[in-house]
Amino acid sequence: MFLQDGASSALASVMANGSSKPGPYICAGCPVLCRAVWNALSEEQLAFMSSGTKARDFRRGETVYALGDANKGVYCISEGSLGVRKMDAEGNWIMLQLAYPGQTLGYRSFLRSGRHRTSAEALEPSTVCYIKADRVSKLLERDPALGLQFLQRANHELETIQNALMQNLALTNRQFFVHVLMVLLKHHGSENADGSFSMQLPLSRGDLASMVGARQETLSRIIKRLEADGLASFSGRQVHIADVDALFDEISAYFPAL
Amino acid sequence: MFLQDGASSALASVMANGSSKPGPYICAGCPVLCRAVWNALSEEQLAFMSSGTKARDFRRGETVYALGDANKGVYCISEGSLGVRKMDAEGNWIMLQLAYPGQTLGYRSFLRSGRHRTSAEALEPSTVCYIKADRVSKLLERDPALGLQFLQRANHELETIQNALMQNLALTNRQFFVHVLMVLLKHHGSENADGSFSMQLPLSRGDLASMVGARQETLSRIIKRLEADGLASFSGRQVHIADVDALFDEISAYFPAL
DNA sequence: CGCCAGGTTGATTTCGCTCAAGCAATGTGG
DNA sequence: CCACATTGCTTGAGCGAAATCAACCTGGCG
Repeated sequence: MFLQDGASSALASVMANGSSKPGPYICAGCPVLCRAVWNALSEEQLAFMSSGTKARDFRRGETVYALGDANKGVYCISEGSLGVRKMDAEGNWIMLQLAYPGQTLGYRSFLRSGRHRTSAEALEPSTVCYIKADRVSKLLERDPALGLQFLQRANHELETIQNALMQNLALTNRQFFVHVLMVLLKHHGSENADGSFSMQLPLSRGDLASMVGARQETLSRIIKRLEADGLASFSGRQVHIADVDALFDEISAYFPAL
Repeated sequence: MFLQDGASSALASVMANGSSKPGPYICAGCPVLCRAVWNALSEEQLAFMSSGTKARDFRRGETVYALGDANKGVYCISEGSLGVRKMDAEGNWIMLQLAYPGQTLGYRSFLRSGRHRTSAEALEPSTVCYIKADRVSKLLERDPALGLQFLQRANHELETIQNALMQNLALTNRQFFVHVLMVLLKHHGSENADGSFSMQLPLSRGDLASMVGARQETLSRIIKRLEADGLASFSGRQVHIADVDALFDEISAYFPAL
């Protein structure tokens, strides 16, 4: 699986989420624009884009786009979080990627002008803007800067994935799962008064297992061992981590700096 | 490891290499241009590019660029083949990618305007053109089409890697190695009169092992078992494959169509 | 001749998968 | 309200693939 974040540091990078209420923005004035690939656009370009864009709310578990659908545009996340899945050779659904506000999804099949090879669904109540393909095409044709932005974004993903692949070869499932936990903590966790962290997992055990590239049973055992080692406690989807640093020590050798 | 080719079919895709003698081309008139990302450029643009481009021959094993070097341009392969390596967390060199004429390397660190995070070396006597960064920058700024080409190329690599990652989870080392063999056969192998194939491996056992994501000992055992099963015979770097289809059967379930 | 890099082989252990079975929470229909 | 599935997760036993550690070839080379 591919986490968009680099390696997560222990405490430093684990920040409580800001609580930003969304307005009825479309592109121009969108509060997540600064984080998005579109922030190179001019006012006019944004206006042009807005005219082909619709925002929509999704309930938890609802599908944003499905494998096999023809691509007719790209999706920019405004609020919430999405999970991107792919089907493997045996027909299992693999959770590939988690996506957060500011990220644009579906541009891969857009570039290929083909069908979606992944599915995306809301992990929590989310707002997603849908930008029609013809707008994106025109913008890309006219503005080299936007293409460069996309290019750099794709490039970044490429490196992320390449790292993920190399780590997959080197890390044990347990280490990989700890990494996944750290990244989830960054987005979905909150710090308690005593310095410990709590989190409501946005994913089922099965999905977590698929992210680690392990079977559900194996993940269950990994969780049991983590609890036995006093590193975390799990109760359903509720996680409590007393000492984030201790957990991070498990993988610090592989994520030195960040 | 990431093979740029899709899954290799058995006989169909295994073609003898044409024996093209290279002239003193620079960009305009370059015989591999059609395969390269640059083929969208106009005559003038090519001329502009040529003026900042130098071709250079490399001996086998010679380094084209090294990890940690500052990026000052990109490399377009004219003849031969390169291997791209990366260092993993333990300091081992992992062979990540094989590159062939028409491919452009080093554009990742170019886009990031940073240092190379990989090294590239010639696997055989090779000719590589070096295109200065300022030329590429100017071309990208002026021509959205070139950016799109790069984008599509990056996109393709992204999907290749993502597939490789997913396969890595599902395939055994043996199956993965068979896949590597098929791809190598496509570029470095030749068909004999009796329909069997021969190939001189461009890589050491250690490099092959790292491509599969296995230890050298494991690869050695895999090779022994392939020989015991009558699927291939290895003698040093010389490989003989009597029945390519039989070998392909090992992995056909995972590479159905192509 | 000794040395060394590249490669092979053997013994042992670890890890994670498969195949079951079991369990708790949640529906669902009568 | 009960009998019965269904879903999500956990636990156990056995097994196979590959890692690890270690010894040992083998050909080239000073």
